[in-house]
Parts: sequence; structure tokens; C-alpha cells
Amino acid sequence: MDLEERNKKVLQAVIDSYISTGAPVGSNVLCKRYDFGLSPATLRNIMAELEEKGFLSHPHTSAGRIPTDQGYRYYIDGLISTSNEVDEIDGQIRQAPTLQGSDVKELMAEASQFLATLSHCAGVVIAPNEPEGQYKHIEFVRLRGREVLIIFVTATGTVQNKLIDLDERISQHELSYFSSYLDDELEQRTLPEVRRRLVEQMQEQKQVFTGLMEETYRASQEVQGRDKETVFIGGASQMLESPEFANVEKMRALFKAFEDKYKLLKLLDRSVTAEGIKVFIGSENPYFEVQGCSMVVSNYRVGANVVGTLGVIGPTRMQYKQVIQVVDYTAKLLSRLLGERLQKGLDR
Amino acid sequence: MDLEERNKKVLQAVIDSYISTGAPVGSNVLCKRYDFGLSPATLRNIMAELEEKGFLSHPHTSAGRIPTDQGYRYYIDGLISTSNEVDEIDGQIRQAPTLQGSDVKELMAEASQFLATLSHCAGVVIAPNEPEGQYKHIEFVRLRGREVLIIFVTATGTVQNKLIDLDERISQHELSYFSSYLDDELEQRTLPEVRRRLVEQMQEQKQVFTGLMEETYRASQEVQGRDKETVFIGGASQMLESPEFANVEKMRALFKAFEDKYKLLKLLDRSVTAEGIKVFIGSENPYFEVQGCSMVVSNYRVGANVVGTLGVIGPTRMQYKQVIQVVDYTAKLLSRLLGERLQKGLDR
DNA sequence: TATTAGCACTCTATTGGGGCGAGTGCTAAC
DNA sequence: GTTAGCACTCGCCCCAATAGAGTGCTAATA
Repeated sequence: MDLEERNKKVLQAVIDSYISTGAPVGSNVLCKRYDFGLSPATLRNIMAELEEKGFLSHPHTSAGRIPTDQGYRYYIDGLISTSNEVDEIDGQIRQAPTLQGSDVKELMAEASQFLATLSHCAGVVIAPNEPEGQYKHIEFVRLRGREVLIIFVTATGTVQNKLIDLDERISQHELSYFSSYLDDELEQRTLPEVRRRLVEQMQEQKQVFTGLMEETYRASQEVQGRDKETVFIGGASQMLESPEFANVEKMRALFKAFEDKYKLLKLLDRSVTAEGIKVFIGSENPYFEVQGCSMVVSNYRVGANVVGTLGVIGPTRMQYKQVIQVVDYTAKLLSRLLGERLQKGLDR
Repeated sequence: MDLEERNKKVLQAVIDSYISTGAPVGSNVLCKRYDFGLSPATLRNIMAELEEKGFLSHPHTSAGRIPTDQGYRYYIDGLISTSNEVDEIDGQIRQAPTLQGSDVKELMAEASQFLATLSHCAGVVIAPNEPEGQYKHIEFVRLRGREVLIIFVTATGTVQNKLIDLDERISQHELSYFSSYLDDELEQRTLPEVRRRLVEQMQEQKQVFTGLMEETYRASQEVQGRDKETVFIGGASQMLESPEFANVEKMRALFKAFEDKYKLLKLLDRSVTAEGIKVFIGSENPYFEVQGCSMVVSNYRVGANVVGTLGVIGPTRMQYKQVIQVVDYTAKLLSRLLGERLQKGLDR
């Protein structure tokens, strides 16, 4: 469904105005604030037309127009298609401090805060899932008795560990041997490869280290699974500032939703399939039951692989233009920072 | 300042009533609901007296009484002193599922959720700080080049690691030697002891491993520091259910406060000096700037050492009786669970 | 002397009406 | 096709009136 050029302009103006003021837009306001060279009466006609087509709606007879979800959709599709020319990055972003977390978790938490501050919405970051990430090192540390600590180190510097119990008693010497053996076999492989290789190994050399091998395999499975800990939400209280959430009931629903991090994880993961920025407007997202919310999400990479998702959740009436820039910028920033880490890790 | 027996009873009744209904308590209601054998007029006189002494107040002339912070304080002091007879534990608690997290972090998150669910307030748990905890093992893992991963393992099974860069190149063999050497020296010591010992060692044998030793010392410092990650807040949205926070502005303040985990950490740590349950009513706590909030906190132990704090933050008008029980129960539960872990760790 | 009944008084919350203003939709003129 | 004009709608705010809850005081009572 395409619109006349003039109608398109009016739609954009209405949405712009509504986004910045939050008040329903009447024909007079529209006429005064934007220079269409048209009278309020004509604008009224156009708006009536836009309403008929489903882009605008009426809270009540004697009020101005507000955008429908469909209206927002049209508006944003227009924004994104023309946003290749986003070289004039918002000054606010440029002078924002960059992220400086040393450990990955810290970095994620900072990023979510960063998103929130610049977008005035809640910032959400899903920590890297590195199924494609390269494992750099596997180390076995014998603790006491048959307790063994398995340490996985990824190329980005993430360290994950898992405590296991072995049936057999294995000396640290043997463990070290096994460790360096696996290192030779596995280094620079991705986790799925590592796991495939482990299975192969188990079949090849049945007699030696099978117990350890099995446990390692199991641990690698668990380490790969993502949990609530991988969801970082920053500045959720930012959202409360928008009058949309002045309603107490809505607020409660919102924070309940934020507490269920597992659901949020699924939601964001599912939302982003292709690369690039995605915007979900209001009811478009069936998994987020809080009414009147939009999401702007993107994904970030380590090297060439998409490993995580980040974005912003805010009221449907948000500053999309700016938010899209912020999300895009943050995704690229995070990709770069993680890339540097990777580089630094491989150089040595 | 002590009160006549009768006045005490009336005060308690007023507070009880106010806590359960949230409405200012008038003389008529009081007379009907509680069986004092006194007329409303007499109760009015008593209440006027209690107000004069600062235990009750008046929202306005023609309203019933509500407790002041001082009134709550009196009420709670009475509760706690008699609460040794808390053998009739609330049925709700008993049939609550126990905690089953396998790793310490999981356990803490669960505990905060547990507190929230049972208290209808926000549950807060500060993860174990184990300055007194026994270090069980220190391991050095050479990664690549001069990168060395130092792993600290505590008796409760917490694993913390720190990546360091060394000036000198040290082989894994040397590292292993150093590791087992330190293990012999340090095992079963507490972290402060470990650190003191490290300094001594550095002075004794200046020539060997000084670089490594220094880095280890530095790492042990950093590992001991607590960060935001150690604060777990569960069910903050529970608090929104109490009408006290129907005010949007208050809500926002509340969630802003919850987001500043670092402040919260300090607040709770500072609050609990002695063992046992502490209750902070309304303005009694200068560090929590959200008005109308109370905290009920306790601490939990690992073995004989107090290692962490947990509690509940809710509206001043909360069900203290029940909340105190819940916090007490949770603290003991967590102590027991951590104790079991410790035992399990030492048995091997 | 402590308690109680009675009563006037105070203050809040609610309800309903009136007026204001913003904005529309329609019609007729340009 | 555009515009001016106008009647009409409807939410919002303000105000006054009212009901109701609860107090404080006084005088009577046991």
C-alpha cells in the first residue's frame, strides 16, 4: 500500500510531532509547525484519508490524530531505507564515553547502560553465545581426590569452568598430558567442532581417558548453554520517565517482564534472525505482553560471526531516529571491541 | 520510655490493623475489631495520649491514626524480644520449595527470589564475601606467551580467576611447581592470611618468582574486592503491589535505587554489624533515600564465619511478623546449604 | 477518678454540573 | 482541488454541594 507523496509527508509530520510531544496532533498544530502550504482544512481531509487507510487513529471525536502501529511501521520502514545516509551521527553519541570494561561481563553491563542512557529506554544486551567462537584452550586442574576443574578459555577471553567428579583417579601429570593433547587437536576450532571431535576421539581410543573425555564432553555441553546470567538490562527505570508508563498497572507489568530474564533472552534471540537493525512495533511482537512497547534490536559480531543480540525496549512512542542510530552504533562498537580482544588473544 | 500495659496493647492493635488494612485506624474500628472492653471514647483518649508521646500520628484532623516510625520501632522491638518462641513457623514457609542451585550464584539468585515470594517485598542477597573463607587451592595455568591464568578456589567451591601478563617467561612446569609450593604454604588459610604470607614470601626469597608472586598478590587483591555482580535482587516488582508505591514518582525512585547495586551493597553491608535480625524502619536508614521503606536484614554464615547479608526491602507498612520469620528462616537455610557444601568440599 | 455518651466541628473524598477549548466534519464558496 | 466558516462533539478543569468518617471536648455516670 503506497501513498501519495504529499500524504506521506503529512503522515511523517504527524508521527514526528506525536513522537516529540506525546500529544494527539490536530490540523492546526500541524499547519503551524510544518510548512506544507496547505490550510488546516486540507490537512484535515488528508488526515481523514490516512485514518481510513489505517495509519492514524482517533482517541475520541474531538481529539487530534495519533499513529497506529501500522503508521509507525510505514514511518520506520521509510527511516531505515533512507538511513544509509547516517553519516551525521548524533553529537551526543560521539561525545559519549566509550566502553572500557575489562572482562566480558563488565563490558556487557556497561553496554546496556550505555544504550539506556543514550536512548532513554531500557537497554538490553545478550552476552555472546559463541557456538562459532574459537576455543583457545582447555585446561584440567586436579583439585582434591577425584575432583577436577575443567577450564574453557575462548578467544575473546571468556573463562568458563566446570567442576566434575571422576570415577578414576588421574594424576595431574596425566591431566596435563591430556590437556596439551586436546589443545593440539582442538585449538582454533569452534565449539561445535570441538564437541564433534571429542565424540570421535572417544570412539577412536576407547581405553584411555574415556571417563575424563565423557565428562569433558558433558561439561562442554553445559558451558555452551545460556542462562539468565547472560541477559543484561540497564536503565530500566529510564522507561518510567515516559508518560506512557504513568499507569501503575503498566509499570508493574513492565518490571515483571524485565524480571523474567529467561523469557527476554528467548524473545531477543528469536527476534533477530538476519543481520542489521530490526524494529518491532507495539503488538508486532507477540512474545512481549506489555502493551505499548517497541523494541529496536541488532546483533553484534566477533570477527565474522554473529554472537549476540542487543537493543532497546521502550514505549511505542520513542525517538526512533535517534534510537536506531544508538543501537546501530552500539552494536558496531561492541563488535569492534570484541574483535580487538580476539585479535589481541590470537597475536600472542 | 515505657507504656502502660493497656496502652501498649492499643498501640499494637492500631499497628496491626494498619499493617493489614493500610487504612488509618479510627476509634470505632478499633473498638469493633479488637475486644478491649473499652468504649471508642476511651480508646480515643488513649490514642491521643499515644500520639502525644510520638507513637502515632494523624494524616489530618478527621482521619484515624497511623503509626509513626517510632511507633513501628516500639512494635517491632516487642516482636523481636518475644520471637524466641517462633517454633510455630508459618505453614507457607514450611511447604515452600527449598533452594537447589548448584553453583553459588544460582543459589543466591534463588534465595533472593525465595525471599521476595514469601515476603511480598523485594528480596536482596549479597553474595558471600569470604575474607575469612579458606582458600583451598591456587592454580596457575600458562595460556600463551606470557599470559597466565590464576585460579583461586575457595572451600565453598567458588572459583575466581584472573588473567595476568608476566614480564618473564615461565614454563608450565615451573608454574606447577610454584603452585604446589604455594598450596603447601597456604592451604586452609584465610585470604587475609594468604595475602600476608605472600608478602612475607616475597621478602624472603627475593630472587625467584618475584614477578609472579607480585602478580599473584595483586590478583588476590582484586579477587577479594566485591562488585555489583555480588548483589542479587529478586522480585522487585512485588513491591509495586503495595498501594504505598502507587505514586509514580516513588516507584521511579525505588527502581533507580535498585539499579544502583553498588550503593545497595554498601547499604546492606554497613547495616549489619552484629549477628541476628535487624530491622530498619523508614527514615532510620539514612542511606536509602526512598521514603517509606523498611529493611529487614540478617546475615548468613559458612561454618562459623559470617560471610554475607540478606534481607528484604519493602514498604514501611509491611507484615513484619511474617517477614522477620522469612528472613530468619532464609538466612539459616542458606547457612546450612553453604555449610553442607563446605563439608562436602573438605571431606574429599 | 476513670469511663462513657453525646455532640459540634473539621476535614476529605465524591459527585455532578457548567464552561472552556481543542478539534473535527460538513458544507458552501473560491 | 482547496479553503473558509460554522455547528457540533467531547474531554478536561473548576467549583460547589454533600456525605461520611473521625476527632475533641464537655458533661454525665459508675
